[in-house]
Parts: sequence; structure tokens; C-alpha cells
Amino acid sequence: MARNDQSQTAVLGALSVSPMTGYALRAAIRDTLGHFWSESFGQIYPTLAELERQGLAVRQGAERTGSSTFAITPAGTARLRELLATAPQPSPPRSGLLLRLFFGRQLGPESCQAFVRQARARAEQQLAQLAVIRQELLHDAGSDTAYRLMTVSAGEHSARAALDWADETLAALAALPSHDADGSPPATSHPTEENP
Amino acid sequence: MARNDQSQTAVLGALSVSPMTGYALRAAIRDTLGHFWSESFGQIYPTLAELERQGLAVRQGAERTGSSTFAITPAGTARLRELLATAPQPSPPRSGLLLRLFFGRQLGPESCQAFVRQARARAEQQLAQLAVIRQELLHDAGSDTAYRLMTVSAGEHSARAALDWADETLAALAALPSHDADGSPPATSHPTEENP
DNA sequence: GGGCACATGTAAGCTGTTACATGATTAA
DNA sequence: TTAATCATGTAACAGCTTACATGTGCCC
Repeated sequence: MARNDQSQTAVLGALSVSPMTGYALRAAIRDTLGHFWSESFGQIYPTLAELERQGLAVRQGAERTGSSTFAITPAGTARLRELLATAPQPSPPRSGLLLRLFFGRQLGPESCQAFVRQARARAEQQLAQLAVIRQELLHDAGSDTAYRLMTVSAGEHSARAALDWADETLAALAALPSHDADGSPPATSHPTEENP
Repeated sequence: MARNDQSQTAVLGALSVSPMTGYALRAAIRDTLGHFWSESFGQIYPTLAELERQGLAVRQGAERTGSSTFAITPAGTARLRELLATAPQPSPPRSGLLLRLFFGRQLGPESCQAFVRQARARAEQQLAQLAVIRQELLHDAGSDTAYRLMTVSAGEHSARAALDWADETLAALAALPSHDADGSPPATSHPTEENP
């Protein structure tokens, strides 16, 4: 009954805040939903066309000029509430970092440390970005502020957890016996040689 | 130069631990990589065929019986190290929960609370599962144990962060003025009526 | 008049899941 | 013998990204 529910939800949600062009929509999604959501043009424009077709959004000022803004309709608002009420489906996890770490002995502690340091840096950066968003939200507060702060807080909790984990993990990696390129077990002090 | 690197990495990694059938591979990935990785049959079998074609894995005992185990070759081990050494690409975030919360005013605090409680329950469950895995790892410890524990710890940090956030958020939601199905601002005590 | 930001859309292609078709082996 | 589990593979399709093609409007 509904192809591309996810994108529709995000787009309708953004339009529920204010009418926008597709281009502005993408900027809005990147800038304000960016820390937990993303949409590309390839998703946005077809979604807008579909919303228009279903009468959930209307195109305004399209007339021969290049740009047209879309506004949500009452039916669109109803649909948005419907979509929001459906249970969020947790997406299957896929962490390239943890995959590399799991098989980290193949790589050696040094390379692993490099990866973890990168992750740590990303977390720190995200924390800084979220602090800015938080300030902005508090500055021009509106009726949605409380809800939006919850999403910011989620990002902060997650980033702080990443920081803590990274520090713990860097310490653990530092304590590990260095590199073993031949795939043999690190062995406390007596290197073994097996493997064909 | 390489289609489906991600799946190849996971499959080669699993095969580097021990030879397996495609079916067992999926079980292994689900059970031991499950908290941060997933692969479906539709990925695994084509990947195995590709690995065989490239000489990175060999099929053993395929002869007319239904089942064949795959073993990693030296070239496969080399390829695995190569793949592991590439930088993990952070996937674009997509949290259905946070999307719903961001537009939570459309739903009302009660529905939001339900979602957050579900997330909290999932986090608690994951924490319990990770505790089991941790015990297993410590019980039959091997040369990879330290690395694997790091991935477990990542899951634990993340789950604890989710718990903390959920509790904080539930409290915030409880403090919010109830439901406003018409989309008007919640307004401290004088409900407004606008909107067509 | 040259470049940049705004703007719209499509096509190709990759990644991944689901469902299906098929069959062997084993335990109740 | 029948059900469950083990096992292999494919086809269809959903979702998403990237790159491209195209054009406008404005400022320097």
C-alpha cells in the first residue's frame, strides 16, 4: 500500500514545518535531520511527485519558472500522522569499524588503533556539532523544541558512548602484543609457527 | 576492482576462522557477528561463488552431495588483510525512532513514550545478550578474544547509552502537556483552535 | 560574460532482502 | 513417514546513491 514510506515520512515531516522546494528540502533534511537521517535528490524528487499524485502535497508557483514550492495538504498531514504512528523498523546493523576490529588480529593493533582514533575524532566532532544545534534550538525555541532536543540528546549520548569506548579500546589495544602478519596467535612471549 | 567488498570481507573473515558451508556461514555471521553485522543468503552464495572464481576460497567435498564446505586460500587470507586495511565507510544514519520523535508533536507524548519504551527494552535485551557472549568469550578464550571483546564492549557502551537516553527522554515526555492531535502548539494551559 | 548557487529531474547501477524452487539427511 | 533441519541457489524487487543533463537567476 505504500512504496518508500521512510522517505515519504521524512519529506512530509519537513513539509509540515513549512512549504519548500525540493532543493530546499534536501538542505533542510541535511541540516536539521542530518545527525540521524539522510535523503538524496534521487529519493526526494520522485517522492515529491508521488506525494503530489496522491494529493498529499501540492505544487505551488510551478508555472513555467524553474522552481516550485511544495506544501503539505490536510490529507498529507493525516498521512504523516499515520506514518509516524507505525513502528520504526530497526535496520540491520552494519559497522565496518567493528567488523575490522573483530578480525583485528589479522591487521595488528596499530592499524586498529588508527581506526579507533578516527572513530573517536568523528564522535568528538559530532558532539561539537550537536552542541551548536542545541544552542540554536534553545535560542529560537518553539513548540517542537522539546521533541527536537530529545533527538539531539540521543546523538550526544551515542557520541559520548563512542568516546568512552574508544578510550577504553585504545588502552586495550596499546596493551596488546604488536603485529603478527602471519596470522599466528600473538602468544604471550613464545611465538608459535603454524599455518601452511 | 571489487564488487561487494563488504560482504566479501565478512565472508572471508568468517572462513579465516574455520572452513564452513554457506549455510553454516550464515549461522556463524548471525550468531557471532550479529550485534554489528548481518548477511543474507542472497548475499552469501553469490559471494562464495565469486570468491571461488577468484581463487580466494576453495570448495571442498562438493562432489554430487548437496553440501560443500568452503575454505579460505592463502590468496584469500591476503585479500582479507587488504580488505580489512581499507577505511571503514560510515554509512549514512537512518533512525526511524528519532525521525518519529523529531516530529513527535504530531503524535503526542504518549505514542512517543511507547516508542522510547520499546527502544529501551531492546537495549536491555541487547545488554543481556552481550553479557552471554562476553561470558562465552572469556570461557573459551583464544588469540582473538581481546579483539572480540572490544566489539562486545562497543555494543555494551551503545546499549547503556540508549538506556540512559531512554530514561531521560521518558522523563521529559512525561513532563510534556498531553496530546495535540490538531497540530496546534501545545500551549501551556490554554488550548488554541486553528487549522482548517 | 563568467561563475556560482538555485533548481529539477532521470538513468544507471549497486546493495541488499524476500520469496521461491529444490533437494538431502536425520530424528521422532 | 513425516517433520525439522541442513543445504544451495535464483529471481524479483525495493531502496538508495551517483552521475548526468539541463536550465535559471543573480552578483561581480
